[in-house]
Order: sequence, then structure tokens, then C-alpha cells
Amino acid sequence: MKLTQLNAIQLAELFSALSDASRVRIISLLLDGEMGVGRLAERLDMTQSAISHQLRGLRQMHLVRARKSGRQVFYCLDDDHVARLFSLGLDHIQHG
Amino acid sequence: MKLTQLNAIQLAELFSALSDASRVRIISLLLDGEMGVGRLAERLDMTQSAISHQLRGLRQMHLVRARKSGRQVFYCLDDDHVARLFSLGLDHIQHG
DNA sequence: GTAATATATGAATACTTGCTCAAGTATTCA
DNA sequence: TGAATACTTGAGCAAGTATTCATATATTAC
Repeated sequence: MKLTQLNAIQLAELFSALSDASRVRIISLLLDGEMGVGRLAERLDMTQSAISHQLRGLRQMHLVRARKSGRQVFYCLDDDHVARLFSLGLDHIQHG
Repeated sequence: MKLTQLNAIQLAELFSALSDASRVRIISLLLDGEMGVGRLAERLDMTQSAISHQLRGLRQMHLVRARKSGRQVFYCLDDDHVARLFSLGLDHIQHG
């Protein structure tokens, strides 16, 4: 299959977004619905700052979307591609 | 969704394997069938050594499989999960 | 045996990345 | 207004990674 250098880079960037255990765990929590930054930090036992940095990357890759409500920011998965990539990945590691 | 720390790490490692443009381009060539290391290097304009290093990682992640014939080593995709992850990723970057 | 070819590997290096810490913005409440 | 809460951001550092270069192994041809 022919692939432009640009497409290769974009694909790599997409998969990079899922290439870290912290981000994978964030996504896994968001699979059940939106969640605020503080709650994510609490559930994953990480600092708010670390979570926020990771969410920024996920936002830039359009994997998550933010909704502000008062002083909280709720994040959710941006589209269903994410969930499908995630479950396909799970398939692979479980009985691949 | 609940996810063990181990599963998160394994998932992250899987996606890491696809998180580099060189590896993505290697996979894209192997989608059409097996190919030798030298040919891959030639097609991707990279050194044989660089390709070989990357193939090692892909092998360890069970994304590609090697077959030796004489002094050549032909690589192919290990299973169809890889191709499916790849095309789902393409979907996302193209009209995601 | 030697030479040539095809690939793999180890060390070194330049680059990238994930975290912490400190400071900044925005919103609520008294 | 001022204090508290929720989140974001930038700098800095430690750890990881992709490539190059030199060398090693394996196979073929002579």
C-alpha cells in the first residue's frame, strides 16, 4: 500500500496518542462517559497537572473533547473511532 | 471501563509499535505481502540497519513475522489485527 | 579456504516525552 | 473585594527512542 510521508506521520501521531499507559487509562475511564479533570486525577492517582498535560495532547489529536461547566472541565471521547481503536487493541493483547 | 495497570501498559505498548512514521510505512508496505529487509530499506530510503532495528521492535510486539530464505529475511504482518488497526487509524485521520 | 551479500546487533548520540514544580487564569462564594 | 477551588501552562529534568556507524553472524559463490 502506498502512503504519503504526511499520512505516515499523521497515523503515527494518532497512535502516539494511545501509546502511553496514563493516556490509555484516561481513555478507558472516558469510555463510560464524561469526567472532570480532578476526578480523573483521583481515580488514576496522578496529579491534576499531569492529567491536564495528557488531556492537552489528546485534545490536539481530537481524541477527546472538553466541556466547561462552572470551574470544572469535563472531558469525553471525541468520536467512536477512539473506542473502536481501543477495543481492537484489547482484542490483540488478549487473544492476539 | 475498568482496566488493570498491566492491560494499560500492554495496550500502550501495542500502540507504541505503530507510533512512529518509519514503522507505519513499513507496515503499509507489508500490507501488500511479504518483503525482504533490503527491499524495505530501498523503498523507504532508509539504511538497512535502521529498518532492521525497527523490525526487531515490530517482531517483539508480534506485529510482524520473519521467514528466512537463503541469506534474505522476508517479513510479513503477523495477523489481521494489525491491518484492521491500520485502516481504522486511516479512517480517523482522513475524515475523522 | 576467501570474498561477497544479506541481515542483525551494540554503542553513541541527538531527539522526544512524561512528570514535577511553580505560577497563571477562570470561576464561585463569602 | 479577597480567598478558595478547578484547571492550564511553561520550564526543567530524567528517562526513553530512532538513527548512524562499526562490527558480527550467516549464507552463497568461487
